[in-house]
Amino acid sequence: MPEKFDSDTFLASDAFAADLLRGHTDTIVLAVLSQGESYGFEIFKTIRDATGGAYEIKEATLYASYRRLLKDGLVEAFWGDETQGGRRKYYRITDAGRAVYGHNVQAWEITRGLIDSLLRLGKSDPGTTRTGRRP
Amino acid sequence: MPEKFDSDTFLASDAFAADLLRGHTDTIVLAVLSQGESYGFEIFKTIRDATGGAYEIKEATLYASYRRLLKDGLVEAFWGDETQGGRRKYYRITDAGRAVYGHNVQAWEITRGLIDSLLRLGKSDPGTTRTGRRP
DNA sequence: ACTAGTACTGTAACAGATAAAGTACTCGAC
DNA sequence: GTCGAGTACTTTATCTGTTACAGTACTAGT
Repeated sequence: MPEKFDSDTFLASDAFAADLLRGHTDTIVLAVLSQGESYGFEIFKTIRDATGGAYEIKEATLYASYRRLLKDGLVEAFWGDETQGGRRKYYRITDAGRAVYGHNVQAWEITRGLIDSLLRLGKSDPGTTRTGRRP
Repeated sequence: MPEKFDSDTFLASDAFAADLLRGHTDTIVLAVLSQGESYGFEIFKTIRDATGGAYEIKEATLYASYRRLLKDGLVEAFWGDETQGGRRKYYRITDAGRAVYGHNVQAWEITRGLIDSLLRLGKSDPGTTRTGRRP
């Protein structure tokens, strides 16, 4: 959420989703990797392109995510055999990773419904749902 | 996301949504207040009850949110005129608050679509979408 | 030579969530 | 009469994910 609200910048904004995706990064990476192995920068581009460029998860955020996923054993890493030029670090999802991915997708669906219903609180007719108005 | 994944605790878990709602707290509070004025603890109960008790935004989280909303002028506060017993601090949404609320609901809908499409990356047939598989 | 893109990584700082603790009043049960 | 549970508000310390920023190093096009 921006420091100062400015309605003009809303549709043009390319950073609106920043904090709202928080907590989903690891699951998004697992989603990409459940399609097949990939390397750091390619995952970055896959995510960027999947949203039509509308939203970029920052590189630093992703590399932090890779570190977490490795630590938790949800992915494994190995260096590509490129001898010349840019070395590439590949990631492969593990069985544990697939289990967590499935789990997190379910959690997301529940969360999505939760937020939907909570935000709908403000869209219903006032006066019908809540009790205990001011004395 | 739990430190160690344990599939047994998933459906029984009452804390799964914790970090996944991050960033939406202010908007949820604005949703409640756009229904009419309310006080701190009542907002807490409204949110808890709206999810059937499935998820509680913690009191400390909400009071932090009230402070932010006040600072940004999105709500205004006043003390109830209860002379005896528990004093109640009431909150009322401002015009700026309504504008931000509408804005944030739109942002949520975009974010929801974004996460849906990103998580769907892992649900499509492997081999069709991505290119650049390992050399 | 220079610019842009590819590719990986570390560090410092920020912000939101929350556990924990505290204050203070009310009401029903024992 | 006091004890626990519930109502009601608040602060402090800590944790975690995100990101700005900086740095290294190679390639390709102009």
